[in-house]
Parts: sequence; C-alpha cells; structure tokens
Amino acid sequence: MPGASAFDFLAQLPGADRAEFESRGRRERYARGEFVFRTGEPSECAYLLLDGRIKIFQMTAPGREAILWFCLPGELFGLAEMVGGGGRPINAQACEACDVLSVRRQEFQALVETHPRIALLSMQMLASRLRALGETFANLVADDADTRIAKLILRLAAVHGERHGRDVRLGLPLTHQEIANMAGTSRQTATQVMNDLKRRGLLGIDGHRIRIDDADGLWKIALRARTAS
Amino acid sequence: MPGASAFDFLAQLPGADRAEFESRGRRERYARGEFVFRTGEPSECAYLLLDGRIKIFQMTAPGREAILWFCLPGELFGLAEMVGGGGRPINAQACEACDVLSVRRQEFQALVETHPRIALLSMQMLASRLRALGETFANLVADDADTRIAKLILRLAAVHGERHGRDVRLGLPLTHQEIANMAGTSRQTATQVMNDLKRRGLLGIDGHRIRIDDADGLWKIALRARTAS
DNA sequence: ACCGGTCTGTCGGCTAGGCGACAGTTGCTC
DNA sequence: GAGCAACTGTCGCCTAGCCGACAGACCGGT
Repeated sequence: MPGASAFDFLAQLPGADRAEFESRGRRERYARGEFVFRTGEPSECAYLLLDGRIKIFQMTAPGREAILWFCLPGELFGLAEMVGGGGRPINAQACEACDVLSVRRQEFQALVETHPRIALLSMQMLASRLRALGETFANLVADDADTRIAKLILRLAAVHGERHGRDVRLGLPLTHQEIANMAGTSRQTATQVMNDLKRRGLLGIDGHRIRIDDADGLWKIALRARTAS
Repeated sequence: MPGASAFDFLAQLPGADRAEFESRGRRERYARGEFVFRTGEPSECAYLLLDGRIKIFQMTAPGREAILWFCLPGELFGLAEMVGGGGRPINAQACEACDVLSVRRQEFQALVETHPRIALLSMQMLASRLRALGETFANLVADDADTRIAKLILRLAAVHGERHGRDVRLGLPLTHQEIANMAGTSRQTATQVMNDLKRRGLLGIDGHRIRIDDADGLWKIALRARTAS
C-alpha cells in the first residue's frame, strides 16, 4: 500500500521557515468533539495540527458520515478548499483535545509565494492525500467488505502504526462505526469482519486500539483477487 | 455539486510564465489508446494536456478499471505522483489523439520555486481533484446506483458540458462500461439506469455523447435522500 | 452504587445489484 | 459490403451485505 505514509509538514520545514510559519498563525485549542470547521462555512483559513487528532469527513444522510481520513500532529488540513475558494465541502472535528495553528488565506498565500519550500511541501501534502483517496476509491469499487477492511487497517497502520515488539499498534482509537464509515460498509458488517479477523489471530483490540498480530496474514486477505468467488 | 468545475491551468497562467513553462517541456503526441504512463512506472514527469482527452484510472482486477477522472485540454496530470516520488499508482491513457507537454521533475520543481503563480495554480489543481474525489467517495459510500449515476452525470456536465440551446451536451463520448467504472457499479446496472433516465425524458444519447434534457429532474434524483427506501 | 449513554455482538429477513448468458446493434476495417 | 469487434439491451439466478431489533458490556459522571 504505497503512497499512504504519514506526512509531517512541520518536521520537514527548515527552522527559519517554520518560525515564519508559526509567527503568521494563531494558536487555538479545541476540546474533544468540537468542530474546527463545518460543511458550508467559508474557507478562510488553513490549519496546521500541532497536537491531537482531527477527523475529516463528509456528512451524507443525517447521522451518516463518510470519513476521509484522520489528521496527525504535524499535518496541514483545510488546505484544499482554501486554495480553491468556495465553501467547505467537509467537516473537521477534534477527536480529542487538539492544538491547532490557523493561518489566514492571505497569509498562507504570501507564505507560499515567498517560501518555495512551503509551496512544495503543501503540494506534497495534497498529492499524498490524493493518492490515498484514489486508492480508497479503487478499493471501494472493486473489493468486498473483508478485503476493504483489511486494506483499510493496513493503510491506517502505515500512517498511525507504532511498532511494539513484534506487533504494530494503531495509536488511534476507533469504534466499529468509524471503521465502517471509512470502509464504506455498515456497522454490523464491520463488527463481523473484525471478529472474524480476531478469531483467525490476525489482530486484537486493546481498548479501541487495533493491534496487528499477523501482518502477512492481513496482506493475504487484502491482496487475494476478487476472482476467489 | 460545487468544487467540480473544470480547471484550465494553461489559461490561468500569465503569458510570460506560460512561455517559460512551454520552453521547459517537450511536446509529445499520443494516438488513441496509447498510454502516457502506466501503474508502476517511475514518476519522472508531470504532463500538461494540450489537446485531446486523457483517462486517469487504476486497474483493480485484470480487465476491471476504476476511472478517477478524465483530463481536458489545459489540465495538468501526473503531478501528484511526481511531487511525492515513488512509482505511479495510476494509469493515464489517451482516449483520442492527444498533444501533451511533458516536463521533467527537476524542471518542474525549478519552475515552482521561481514562479509562485505556477505553484499556486498547481496547488489549486490538486485541491480541486481532491475535492472532486472526496465527493465521489461520499457518493459511493452513501448512495444507491441510480443516485450515483445521476450525480456522476451532473458532475461530468459541470466540467465537460457545453450548452446547446436549452440542453447540455457532454463533449466526452462514454460507454456504459466507463460510466459503470466511474460510478462503481456493473455494466448491466449502468445500462439499466441510463435507459430508465432516458425513458423518463431526463436525458438522451447522441452517439455515445450524453445530452441532458432535464437537469432539474436529474438533480431531484441526485438529491433525494436515501431514506426514500 | 446507580444510571444513562455509547459501544459491541448476533440473528434473521429482505433486496439491491453483481454476474453469466446471449441476442441484437452499431460502426470500423479491409 | 463482408466481417469482425465493440457496444447495448435484457433475463434470471443468487449472494453479499444492509437494516431493524435487541441483549449484553463497558464507561464516565454524580
């Protein structure tokens, strides 16, 4: 699952640019569950996540959300809409207490124009999102529920995974509902598939945090051709 | 369906930048069906489409393709992978005879660093793709086949549509198979839905080109909540 | 310790839509 | 204008998986 690796904007930025960037922004704090922005709002700022996790999603039917991705500390978000203008198509909600740096559109534009490095990194950011989403799209079109969830977990592990001895843990607590919302399936199906994977010894759960015990086995499921039917 | 409008990179570029851009690239010609690049190839160039149409897609199972979008003249493509590095995850195939300007990675990077306008426009390009794909993803997760295809057609019309008296024509010939590959459904279902829409007088087909007769009616289908079941 | 909310586990019924099959149509090539 | 390839139209079977329902588990607040 190439192209899905984490992307730490802040860490890649040389010290001088970084200071400049921070001086242009305003530090804000969001409590768990608060929205940084919502669908329909004008796109006045780009955001840099300093600490916490942000969930980026679209509401479809009321109560149903399609989760695009989770942001990690160091990542930019809200960029895509700001550049193009127009209202936000998506929501950004804090999963836990978050520190965020907000940069107004004008400021951001000025930064991009004067600091090529920032421009390049922003493009990489967008590019990596685009690739990840393209991959997700292809999965959704082609694979059945088991495969989609297996791929989802591997993709998440590539970004949010932390090695722990011989297994990998996702540093991101997820409910079955959220897994379903990312994989494009129902809550019940997600539950079934997850339990099946547990039973087969491929993974385990430590208090809403997924632990991958047998990555190879997961890959086998992820890669088996649909022709297996 | 906001955020899905066409994006003519070339037209937005001031004359001087444009000349510079063109001087850095190499003009190439592709016949119908030829690939500009394929999955797995190293990403050495970005491309600017001068004339023709390019289909951007991922192969899933052999013979099955998930179409991400079609490029129009004036659009950049192959950018996302080039910026990030690594092999191409996608294919770009000429739907008809195409003129393409290819720019090597180094050259492109130099351009971005010295011409802020190019950087900004590239970001807008990526951003608009990202929004469109996000939208598609949400549709795929939430809607049934009818709705997905209605939305697809409206989205395509926003980009590829040409006003013709009181109806809109898509300047892009599409087979049912391709519609299915974009909407994430089977060829047969696409056929059924298209015929149903024809029967209801919402659209017609002129030699593989869709003509929208009743946009409002289409919107009604696109927007009806799934709760309609 | 109690209560309420959120999350998980599990079961059947029901249906959208995938898939194979095949005939008819269109249009390109030689 | 014959032949072929690609595309469309339509049927019917069959299954993945959606959905409602509900019981238990877990957790955080008071």
